[in-house]
Amino acid sequence: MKITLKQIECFLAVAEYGSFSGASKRLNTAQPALSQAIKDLEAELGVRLFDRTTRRVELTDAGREFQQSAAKVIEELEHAVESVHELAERKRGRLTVAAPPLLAAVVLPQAIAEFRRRFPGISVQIADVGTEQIVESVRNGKADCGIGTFQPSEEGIERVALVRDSLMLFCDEASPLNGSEPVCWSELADYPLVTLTRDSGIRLLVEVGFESCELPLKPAFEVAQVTTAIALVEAGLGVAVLPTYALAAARYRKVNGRQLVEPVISREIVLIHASGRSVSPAVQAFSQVIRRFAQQLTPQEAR
Amino acid sequence: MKITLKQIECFLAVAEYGSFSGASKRLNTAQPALSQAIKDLEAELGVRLFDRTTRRVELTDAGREFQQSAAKVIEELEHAVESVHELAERKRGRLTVAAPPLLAAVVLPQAIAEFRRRFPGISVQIADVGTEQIVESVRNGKADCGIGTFQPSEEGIERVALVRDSLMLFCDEASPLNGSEPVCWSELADYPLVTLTRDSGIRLLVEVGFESCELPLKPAFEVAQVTTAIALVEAGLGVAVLPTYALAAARYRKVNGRQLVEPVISREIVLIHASGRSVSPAVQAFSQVIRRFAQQLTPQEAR
DNA sequence: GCCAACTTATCGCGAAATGCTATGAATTAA
DNA sequence: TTAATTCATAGCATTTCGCGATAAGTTGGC
Repeated sequence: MKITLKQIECFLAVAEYGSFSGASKRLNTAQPALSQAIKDLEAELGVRLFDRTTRRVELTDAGREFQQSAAKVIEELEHAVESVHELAERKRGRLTVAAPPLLAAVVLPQAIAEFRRRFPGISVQIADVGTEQIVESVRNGKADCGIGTFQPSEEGIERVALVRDSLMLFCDEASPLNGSEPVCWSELADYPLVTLTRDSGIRLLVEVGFESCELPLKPAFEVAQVTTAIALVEAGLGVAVLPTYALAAARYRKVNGRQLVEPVISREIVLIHASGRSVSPAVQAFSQVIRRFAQQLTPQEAR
Repeated sequence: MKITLKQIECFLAVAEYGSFSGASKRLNTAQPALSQAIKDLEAELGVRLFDRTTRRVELTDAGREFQQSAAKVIEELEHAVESVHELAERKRGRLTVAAPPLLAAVVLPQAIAEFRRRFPGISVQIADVGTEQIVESVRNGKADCGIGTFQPSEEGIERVALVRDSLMLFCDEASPLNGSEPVCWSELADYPLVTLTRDSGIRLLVEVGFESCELPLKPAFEVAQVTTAIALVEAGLGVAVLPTYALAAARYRKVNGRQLVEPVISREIVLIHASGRSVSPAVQAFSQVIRRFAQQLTPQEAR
């Protein structure tokens, strides 16, 4: 036989109450069950825990000692359960979000702020890494989830659509392209182009756009960071095709965004998480918050 | 439903082993039982503890956290059980023995020494108090047991006979009573008598002895402590009637003990413990040791 | 790309335990 | 002495538990 928690709880109740029948009422159980439980527990421990006549019940020395330890054990167990419950109820937790630098800079901060308002106990960490590393981080568990644009074919990765984002033209205020009308891809032929380096997903889409107009893509500048590209555009060194949400990074800078059509090229920004792993309560909550937030953020510019 | 220790043990085994089927072998249980236990535990906690495919089992964040606490809880419980086992096996414990000063001085030290040799883990405390307080101490639990001579009629007190002890005459070496033959009570008439005060049980027996010879009891000195009485005898101020075991206190002093007959007055030295209370393992052990020790100590002089 | 092997989940059944009611035994208080 | 209270025991119905069999799903090899 083996000790059970129920036995220990019965023991503590009897010890505290000083009576079997009294404790049985409190435990909502019949008194014989208590007698049995204590008997079994004593047999297991090899010591008598109570001195009991039909009239008085009091702890033996061994019982007193066991009461101390048992109470501590029960309390700790309850604390452990409570802790896990807190995780489940999102009162507490940890969340690591992997995102490319631009998203990490212009979308995440506000989304996280909203998230922390709703779940103050969950601490959020950002891993601002390259797109390739995002998938890898999520796969190996370094990040709980990631946002960005990814191939749909990734293995072991679950996708949750957040928002569609169209490519947009960014030009300086003095540029002839700056106006109120949408710009066509074909109009870009005569302007020096600032692009991202070839490992960027955006670069690929830009290439698609140029191909659709049968224009050759001859970048004047190739940079890794979107913010760098915007700075170059601001300096009048060229125009850039960037995601709509780069607008947020261009705010307060002398750069304007123009709709870019024929074709409209859009890509889906998704939240990813490992499909094998269970979706932690924190990730579930974050997924909802960022989806609502992303849709509020960009609908008028993105569509 | 409620969490059980079995569930926790199953959880820890699976967590450590990283596999249900592997853990099931180690726990000597079938794999479906494990699946069920973990499922129930997860339902109770409201969180998934493992990410499991049919091929891999690994802890979730919540699972990792719960593993920490659960392991600590189990370890502490096992420690508590172990502690109580030690009490039961007399590897550890506490024992308070109440005894009148003389017994505490001349019998207990050696008995306790022997006891501690056999049960090194049990700490022994002596409460050297008056005879009246001994019964009271045992009754209210301040002492686990007591030794001495007590009325058989004491309520709520269990008696275990240790040894019979006869009254003995103590005289200085120059006394005419000093010789090799037993002394009769009637011979005491002509000598100044050192007695204990009236609250002593020995004093009562001395009175009985004098009455049996129809001699008047006219103490020359009345003292509370046996050792004081022996000192007075040694100084040649009188003779004293004391228990045989007072011989041990008279060793190395110029006082001799003589058998005292017509009548031989003996009294039973008993060990007492509270009858309501359970006899703790330590008291059981001590009872045996002191009984054997007492019988070895005094048979030739006492009988 | 399909098959074989391995692992976990589910199902059904039999055995064990659990807990309750009724009853007994013992002690206290009136 | 009796009545009342309290813990222990017995018998019984119910629930739970754990096992075997089987299903479902994933991985790795061919």
